Amino acid sequence: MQPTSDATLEPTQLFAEGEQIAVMTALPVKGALDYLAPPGGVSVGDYVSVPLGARSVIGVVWGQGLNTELDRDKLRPAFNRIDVPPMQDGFRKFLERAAGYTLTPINSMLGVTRLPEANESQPTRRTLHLSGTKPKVMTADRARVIKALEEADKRGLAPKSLARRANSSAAVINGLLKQGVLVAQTLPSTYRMAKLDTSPSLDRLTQAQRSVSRSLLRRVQQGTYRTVLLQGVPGAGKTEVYLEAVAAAVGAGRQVLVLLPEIALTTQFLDRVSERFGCRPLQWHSAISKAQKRRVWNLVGSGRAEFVVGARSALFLPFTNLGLIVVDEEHDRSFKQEQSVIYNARDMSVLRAAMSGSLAVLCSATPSLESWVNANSGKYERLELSTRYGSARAPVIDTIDMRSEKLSSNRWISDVLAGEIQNRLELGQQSLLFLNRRGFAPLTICRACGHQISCTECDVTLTEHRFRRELLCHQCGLRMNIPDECPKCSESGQLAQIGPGVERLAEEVGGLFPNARLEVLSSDLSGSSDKLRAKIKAIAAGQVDIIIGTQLVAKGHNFPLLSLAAVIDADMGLQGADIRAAEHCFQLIRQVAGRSGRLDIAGVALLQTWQPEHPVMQAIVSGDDENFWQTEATEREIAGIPPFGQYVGIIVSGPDVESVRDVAGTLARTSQPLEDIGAQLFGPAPAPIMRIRGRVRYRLLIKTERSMAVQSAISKWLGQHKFPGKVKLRVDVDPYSFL
DNA sequence: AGCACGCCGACT
DNA sequence: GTCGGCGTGCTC
Repeated sequence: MQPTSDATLEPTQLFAEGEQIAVMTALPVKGALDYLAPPGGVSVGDYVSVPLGARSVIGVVWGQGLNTELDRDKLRPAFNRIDVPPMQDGFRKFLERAAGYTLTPINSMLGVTRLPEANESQPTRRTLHLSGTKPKVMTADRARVIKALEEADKRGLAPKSLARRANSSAAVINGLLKQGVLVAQTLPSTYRMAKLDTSPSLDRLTQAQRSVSRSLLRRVQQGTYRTVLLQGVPGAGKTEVYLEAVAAAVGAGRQVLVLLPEIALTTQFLDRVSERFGCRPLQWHSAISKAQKRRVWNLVGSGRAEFVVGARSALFLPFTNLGLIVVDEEHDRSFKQEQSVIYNARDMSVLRAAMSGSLAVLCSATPSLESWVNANSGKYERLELSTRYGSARAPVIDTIDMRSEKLSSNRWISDVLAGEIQNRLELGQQSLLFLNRRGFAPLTICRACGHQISCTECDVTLTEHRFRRELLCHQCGLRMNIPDECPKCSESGQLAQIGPGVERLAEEVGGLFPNARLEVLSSDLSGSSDKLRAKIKAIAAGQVDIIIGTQLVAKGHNFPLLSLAAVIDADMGLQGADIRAAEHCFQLIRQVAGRSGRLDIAGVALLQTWQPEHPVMQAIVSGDDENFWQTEATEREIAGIPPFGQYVGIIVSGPDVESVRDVAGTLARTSQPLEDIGAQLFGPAPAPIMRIRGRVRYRLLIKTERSMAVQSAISKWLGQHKFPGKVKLRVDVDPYSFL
């Protein structure tokens, strides 16, 4: 394999003490600030601590200091270099490209990478050794400590493990240290990384898996950039296939990153990795500790980490020799970061792979239309895995026409579905009911005055969460106790809950099947991820009969006893102005349906719908997925919308309508730079949810052809104005949410 | 982001 | 007459 890597061949630029350097910080200060190189000198990419006003902040040496307008005597010297692996050239360029594409200031982009702490240095480990001198007074405790050290090898023992082995205490050990019987040694800690077993194990795979795996291995061995769409029906064993590619890349000395939606980072997945490699990979996600983060970051940056599994932010780890990036469940919308810095981890993975000469593998049973189109046009290579694993068969998918079910109000489970659940109960099999709505009821209304209980900070109604005994705002998290009387007209006993959530569904199921064992899986009530993992484990072990869940259950958990997957409100995703509504609905339902029938049990998926003739429902039932994507692609192409055209959303927000409308209006009136590149500007219009967290929002939408000219035109456009500080502007390149 | 500077209301 | 509200601006 060619040693193509992020490391560049150009010599690293070294700056001697006192030379002018540009330092990039993660502060919202425009661009880099100039400093004088600290004692000892620094190189481009070094992390440094620098003075800023009265504070000290961390930054990265970005290059030579070029600011000539500044008086040289105003330059302050950087404090010191931080003893961590420096940022590689290729990584710095990737951040710049990512910032350029997403129209994010480079400072904010740098903030997405984890910056080291000011006092950070290579982690050390303190060990205790025998000095040879004997204690003045020998006690039983002291003898045990000495004996334990004599039995230990010459690397000594950490104070804690010495105390444990000698069945003694820190007091005894400290006493011996003070007397000079023991001596302490501090060395850089050597983290013993578990050795991955990367020997090929294609014989564990089925015929179909093996053939796809071989194609993937060839791509890995080429060691150059390429993007592959690995598409396969649910249950076809995509994971096993790409894990072989992981083994090959690691075996060839390259680093590997597997990105998963946060919620899919379960024990189940990690166990599968351990099973293949003999040990767990390094992990990176929001829940790991600060110490773990520091360790993983250092291992990645020093090139020692071979295989990292992480959520989307792992893409911004400082890999030095990346060879393979896998984006599993690539269609998953959680790869699109919407808070603070807006980026799509799937797209940025492809960019990073391209810039580091890596293979990018996008995996899904239901790819995003973007990836499907790219695979069709030949921009990506498509590898298909169409056979289900072992004896598993594809589920039979059917609709239940709710128009003929004539359900009484406050009932959501049709008789047909109830009958199917009953059958499963008798057979000792599991049923899954999917409803993409958290809580008990999304709306509480007063029957006396018609008042709808809404959030005070957002333009949405509050959702009742009965388990938690409160009303919750799903936009801002505002909570209030469930009132007895109407907050407006004070009439009591007149508040009615409208519409179902998973909790309400659980209530109905409990009434229908009082002896069944129920479990509700929902991101909010599961609370801690440990609790969620335990629940998933219990389900997999067959300790649950009926599973009721939100989106969370659509993710690739393996429930061997599950033979019925039902979508309670299949039409729910279809309304709304979202251009991806049909695609999203299709993916979600297809994923849910794929949960059922994994082992020898034939799976059934039922969709409760009010419009069984809808093309999306028809496509899902027919099983002709290609036809669905083709139709959807054609429609989008005709409309000139993504992925054929490009959208950029502009969200103007502020505390009052006047200033927001004013700014939005000014922008619309000065759109010449956009017209110059033939882009269309729509709006401004109040956002569908006009107020969130007390801020009024207006939206503008740019529609254009795909080209890099868009970004520079937008910069030019927005750069024309200086807006009042209280009004904020967010630019969302390739938006997914239009709320 | 912090922190200082700076210009208009309710208090010792 | 001051203390302090947070709007605006700067940090190499």
